[in-house]
Amino acid sequence: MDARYAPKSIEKKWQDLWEREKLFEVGEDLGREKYYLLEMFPYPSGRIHMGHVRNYSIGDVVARFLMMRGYNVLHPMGWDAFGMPAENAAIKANTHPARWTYDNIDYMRSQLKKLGFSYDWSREFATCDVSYYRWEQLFFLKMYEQGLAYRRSAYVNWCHTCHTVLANEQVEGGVCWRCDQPVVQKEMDQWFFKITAYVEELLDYTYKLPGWPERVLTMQQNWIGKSYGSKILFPLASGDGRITVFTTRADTLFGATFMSLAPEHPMVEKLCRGTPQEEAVLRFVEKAKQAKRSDREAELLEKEGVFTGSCCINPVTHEKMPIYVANFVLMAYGTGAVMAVPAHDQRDFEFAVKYGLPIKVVILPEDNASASNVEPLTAANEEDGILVNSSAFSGMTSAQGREAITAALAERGLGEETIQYRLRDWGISRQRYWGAPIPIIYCDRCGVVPVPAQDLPVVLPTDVELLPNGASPLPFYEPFAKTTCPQCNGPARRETDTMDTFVESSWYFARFACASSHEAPLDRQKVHYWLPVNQYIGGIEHAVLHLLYARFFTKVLRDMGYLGADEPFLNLLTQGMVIKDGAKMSKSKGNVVDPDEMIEAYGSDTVRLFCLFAAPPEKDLEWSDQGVEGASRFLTRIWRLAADHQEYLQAAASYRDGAGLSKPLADLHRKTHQTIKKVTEDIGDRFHFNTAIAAVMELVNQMYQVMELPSRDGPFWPVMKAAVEAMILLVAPIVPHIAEELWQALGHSESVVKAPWPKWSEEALQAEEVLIVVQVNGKLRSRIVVSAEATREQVEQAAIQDARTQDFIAGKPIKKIVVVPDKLVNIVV
RNA sequence: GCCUGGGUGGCGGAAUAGGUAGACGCAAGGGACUUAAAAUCCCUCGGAGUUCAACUCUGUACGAGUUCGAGUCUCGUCCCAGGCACCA
Repeated sequence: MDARYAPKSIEKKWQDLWEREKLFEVGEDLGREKYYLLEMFPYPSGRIHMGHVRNYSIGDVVARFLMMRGYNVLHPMGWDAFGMPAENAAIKANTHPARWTYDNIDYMRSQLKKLGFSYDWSREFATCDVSYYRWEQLFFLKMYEQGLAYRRSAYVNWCHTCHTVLANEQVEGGVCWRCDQPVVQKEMDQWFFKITAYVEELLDYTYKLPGWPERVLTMQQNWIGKSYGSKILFPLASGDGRITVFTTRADTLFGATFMSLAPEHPMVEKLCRGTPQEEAVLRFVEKAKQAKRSDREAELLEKEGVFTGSCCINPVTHEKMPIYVANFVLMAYGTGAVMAVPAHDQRDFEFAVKYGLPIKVVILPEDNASASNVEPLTAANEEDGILVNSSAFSGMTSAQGREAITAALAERGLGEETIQYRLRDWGISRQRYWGAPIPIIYCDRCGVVPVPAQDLPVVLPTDVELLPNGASPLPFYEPFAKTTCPQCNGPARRETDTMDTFVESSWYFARFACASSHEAPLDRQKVHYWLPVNQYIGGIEHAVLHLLYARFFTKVLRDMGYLGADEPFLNLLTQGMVIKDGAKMSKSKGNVVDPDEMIEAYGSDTVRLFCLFAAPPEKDLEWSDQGVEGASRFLTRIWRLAADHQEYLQAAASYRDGAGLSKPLADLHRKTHQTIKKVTEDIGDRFHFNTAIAAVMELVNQMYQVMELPSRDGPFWPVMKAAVEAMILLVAPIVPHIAEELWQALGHSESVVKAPWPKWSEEALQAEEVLIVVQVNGKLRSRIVVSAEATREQVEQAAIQDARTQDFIAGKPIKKIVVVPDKLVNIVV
């Protein structure tokens, strides 16, 4: 064994051995408890970055720890390989997205292997593999059959100059990323997944996922945005028709003095037609559509509107309410129409003041409900209170009023209680090339025709040429777009949109359980064995979209009979970012630390160790070159402990029993067992790898102390060997390469991966004497050492009689003594 | 505005069920070894006072409270980060 720690050679050696022996390839084993550990798979952008290294290092510790504890651990890895960066890069580098993607995958796979992660590489796949997305197309067809996939028109970002649709990421500050020209909203037919069909279950389970961080669940709850309210119908003042609104404040209905519609509201055109307002309204609507394109600025926009020329009737006051089009009303929420109650809604208030509309107070604060306040209002009162000016409902509380008014409307067929969600259906159409084709055919005679399942897959053609403006070449590529109708055999065209890449990441975890299944998307038995994922680890940035879509897909696949789990991920760990100099690493800031360079300089074990030691996983990790030096130093210390004394350690038998040791050796023996307990609990129960590492550092420091003893006779080497072995096993999940090498150096022939996790003995934890802290009136005054067997009375007496304690209690009557066993005595005088 | 987190030395962080605040590491200072350097090892390291030392006071954003005892629990205030946000 080399006297010096040389990571480069040993890391390669063990990585090769793990691969050769297939140590991490697993199958279903009913005799052992399964554990499915998953880290969010990467987008193959070109190179692994430090965020990946941290994410996967955390996962690897957990995986290896559980393997040593005897679990059957599934720990797979793959590639989230469709997506726009491939198209952009391909245009720039004059290559093909497929080429670019698969080249990146090859390089990044080699990087992951160099880091020594314990993946079952036999299950690897990329989502751009036909053998993966073909099944996704099958899911789409089944969802289409069940009405869970449907088509409707929706707005997309459109660049007139480039004549193409733009993704949100391609719109920067309202202009096109290529030509800097303004982007407009254009209505196009799009495919949607009906996630709203599962909204209640998705919401319910956010209260039944104890293994998820509270804040992620809260974010999902906010995103779903359930609110209770009423649907109220307002008949038009002239002619037939009515306007439906959603409101949470039916109690303020008597104060509704006008109506606001979203510019896109379908009734706008009809309401203004033939009125003197027509031209003004159409101009306003056009302007609002333009303004919509940069959502950010919409917030700063002043509230504006225009009278449509028509009125509706307040169903309780029977007064006329002018109908306005207003720029702040969203078509996407509720019904796109809002009953305006200026006295009790700040936005309506501002609007009413601006356009001189009546403001009618119908709610008074509960504490001075009698004082009929007639001073002019300066702002809306949005609080609940007591109803006034509301005929029979006056005097009710807001809560009573909401219920009573809605009930009264319901009797007349003009209202009902209802629930509104913020969550909308998931638009999955992407007018992009590098994605999974949507398996639909459009026939002039038969209309929308799904591709028959036996005709799948619809293969994304790879012999296309990309267009310089970034638009998808598929609509222009006749061999793909031109086809025949499966129903009438007449000429037809394929859907040329592809699916959102979030679709691929919504079910990849299930495919990992049976990656080699070629007959069906999912092998029921295998999926049943492995799912749900026991522990999922990834960045907080996916708190809502990816995790919500994956939850939705799991429920859909469950209802189709493909899997049995209600939820995909039992436990979720969201790790923090890796930052440098206080900012997220980025090329533009020039603070990027390249994993390759770090591995080259220090070895993978050091990089892994630093990532785990510098911060607990959920916090941001500040990169520190000096910290990396420190991690490297610690590994050198570990190495020397074994290398400098290899012969003696090999020859010795590990110390097991507990008696007859000198104090320093007894202390080391106890420390060894304390460390085993601490590390086991820190890794297994808490994922606090930083404190686990700190505990091993303490053990190592103490071993160095013991090495200084004048005599190494008797049980010295056995006790030392037990400590060294424990040390190696405890760090094995964290720094596996050095652990393997040292384990072998001590004479073990099998991989440390197969060594059982060390156990501590309760007996060995017991000290003969314990240190007790003595407080007087809650202040620390002294420390005493007592026998571990001392009774409560003996400890109290020892504390009272202690000379330093006496300085503080002498001559004063003792009122009370609090004793915390093995820890502390507090004397109250 | 609403909803989450969070505020502890020069820095990263520890204190798991209310019981010694600052484990472990980094940086810094001092020393040993060396012809010298690197590496390694040892010592000091929240602040103030006093001092040969021992010791005392003080200290976990701020202010109250509960308790024998509060970084930890309660209430209020301030600040920071993240999410949502014209959501009717």
